Amino acid sequence: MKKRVLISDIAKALGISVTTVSFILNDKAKEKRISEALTKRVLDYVKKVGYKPNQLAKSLRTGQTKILGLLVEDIANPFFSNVAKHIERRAYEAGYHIIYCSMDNDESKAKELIQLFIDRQVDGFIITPSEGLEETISHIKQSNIPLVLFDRFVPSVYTNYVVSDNKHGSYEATKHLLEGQNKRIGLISLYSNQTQMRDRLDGYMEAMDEFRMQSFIKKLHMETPDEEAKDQINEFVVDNKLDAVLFATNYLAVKGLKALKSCKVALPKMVAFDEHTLFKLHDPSITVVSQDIEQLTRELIHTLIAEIEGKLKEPRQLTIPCELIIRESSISL
Amino acid sequence: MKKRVLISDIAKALGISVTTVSFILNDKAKEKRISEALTKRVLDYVKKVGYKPNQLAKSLRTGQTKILGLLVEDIANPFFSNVAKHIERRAYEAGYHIIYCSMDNDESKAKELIQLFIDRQVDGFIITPSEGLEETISHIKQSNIPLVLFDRFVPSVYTNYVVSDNKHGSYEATKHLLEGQNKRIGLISLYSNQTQMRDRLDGYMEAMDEFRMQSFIKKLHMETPDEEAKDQINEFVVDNKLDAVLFATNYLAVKGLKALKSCKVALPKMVAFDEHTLFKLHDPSITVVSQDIEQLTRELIHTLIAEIEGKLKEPRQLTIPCELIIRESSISL
DNA sequence: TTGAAAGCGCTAACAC
DNA sequence: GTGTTAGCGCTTTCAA
Repeated sequence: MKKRVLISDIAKALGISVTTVSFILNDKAKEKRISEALTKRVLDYVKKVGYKPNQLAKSLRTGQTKILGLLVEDIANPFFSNVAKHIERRAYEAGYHIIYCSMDNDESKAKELIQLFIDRQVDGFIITPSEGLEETISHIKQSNIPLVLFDRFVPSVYTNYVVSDNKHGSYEATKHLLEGQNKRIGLISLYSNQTQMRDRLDGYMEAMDEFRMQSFIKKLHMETPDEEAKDQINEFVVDNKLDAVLFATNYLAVKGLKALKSCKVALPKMVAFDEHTLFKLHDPSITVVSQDIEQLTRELIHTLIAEIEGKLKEPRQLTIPCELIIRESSISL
Repeated sequence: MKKRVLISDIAKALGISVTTVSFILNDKAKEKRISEALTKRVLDYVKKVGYKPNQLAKSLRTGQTKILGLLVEDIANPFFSNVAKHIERRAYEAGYHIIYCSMDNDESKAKELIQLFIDRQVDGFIITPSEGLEETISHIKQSNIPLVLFDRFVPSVYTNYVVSDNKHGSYEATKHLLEGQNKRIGLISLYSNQTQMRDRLDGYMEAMDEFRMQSFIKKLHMETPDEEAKDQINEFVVDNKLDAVLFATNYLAVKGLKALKSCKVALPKMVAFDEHTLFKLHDPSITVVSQDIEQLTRELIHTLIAEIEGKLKEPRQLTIPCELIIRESSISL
């Protein structure tokens, strides 16, 4: 294991001072009017010996870690793991690294994790705020740590966020079902005050009201065991004689499919929120309201980096359109 | 934003030296025979003011970052995102954080990433080595950076790894198909020298040989566009009049399903490697060789931390059994 | 038992 | 243009 070469080794070898080397390495050569020749000599030597600055020392000195903290609800959910993948790539392109974790809807774990990330001096946070995190988010905001909320936001905290236009997506999906001559359309959602859930409910309601149809809403608890959720879903669909169902999340739709298959009724028409590998392949393939992950993550990273670089005067609050992807599950054959 | 309190602030406030505070904070109180009373006084004060040591300074001094680098093939693959979730939780429990990225089968990206992580002084690596990474892995090993390979290993480098018993899993799956009276059983795999792929091939062969059956093997390129892969799979299955197919990965099976559905032949019997949300729900549900993610990740983190703490004399090379989960796709109705 | 002080490797204010 | 040097906040050796 060869010894790490230090900036002082370079200075010594080239008979110049560390400052000069440091300036050159940090692209301050012309600003400090260091000669082209010397600059080149240093750069060449650096490349030759393969010098890499010690990031820790650099961070300690500058206060910048070039690390971003990503906290998602559940990294194993295909929506979030896809998002994570895009975020990681974009962050990497901008010279940042991602340290992540799943909060698993555990409020105290989430708080602890955020504190841990603050202690690690991440340069910024990307968070899908789960219930009960208002204060913590507010605390980050007050600490002036750059922050972008994602997928949902916290109305009480005026900060950056990038979310999908859930309400309109939900409205379109519901309208699509209504226009397919379905009368009895149910919504299966969660007991949750999160903005994305509320917006999806609003969109559904708006469409139902517009068509003067009675709404049927079933909410489940996040923690409901699968078996029980199954029974509740079946009961909801069968007892209300629903023609169609809108699922507020991809995993609710997955649960719904499992449930409805187990009882031998005909599958109602259905639409799910968020893509899932399953949906394209399922028979019938499942119509979805798809979030634009490319655009969401692009704006997300862009906003966060702008904030880190102090280029943001005001919080940036973006709402990205969703796309309704019509497949077999929502149309009459 | 209140100013961070430093260790020196504590020392000053309590009228003692930084050394003493540091010793107490690092659980060296009794070792250094510091009085209980003082210890308590310091700890209480620390809690009161909410002091958190600066991890950067600590890391710079000790050389330990408490950060682990996780490099997986593709974080968006449900197998890997599941693994990532478990790893993150276990690392967190052991006081470590995870910095991750997807290598996306891009050799140069992978190399760069590994170098970047080394520069960041991660305490250890967890890597699913993709093709062409032998030297880089060997370089990590030679640099004495703790390392555990995962999912597959690099035969030329004698280092820790935790993998599934792919060969036996594949053997069992094939045998299961053979015992179901299928004669013409094909394997769909990848052009790849990775150990897990080789082992899956070996297991298939062994079973086929044992039953004196002719083997049918189709390999695809990772980069083959979906449309083309589809055609190739259909052709392979139809032309060879296969009764059954073993897919060497979950995403190959997903491609296979898409392909076979598009042409109107009856679905052959099938088994896939690795779980996928899709498989349980698909009609027919898909039989899989499932890797034991709980155990794999437990051993993984355990091994890595043992190595970091210098408790490992010899590389630990573990092979964890797979489980064949029989569903509808492989049995006659 | 406790304290003083040397550094970990780097940046940048200040001096020349 | 380039060099000297004081820290960033912490751990740990050595001395008392």
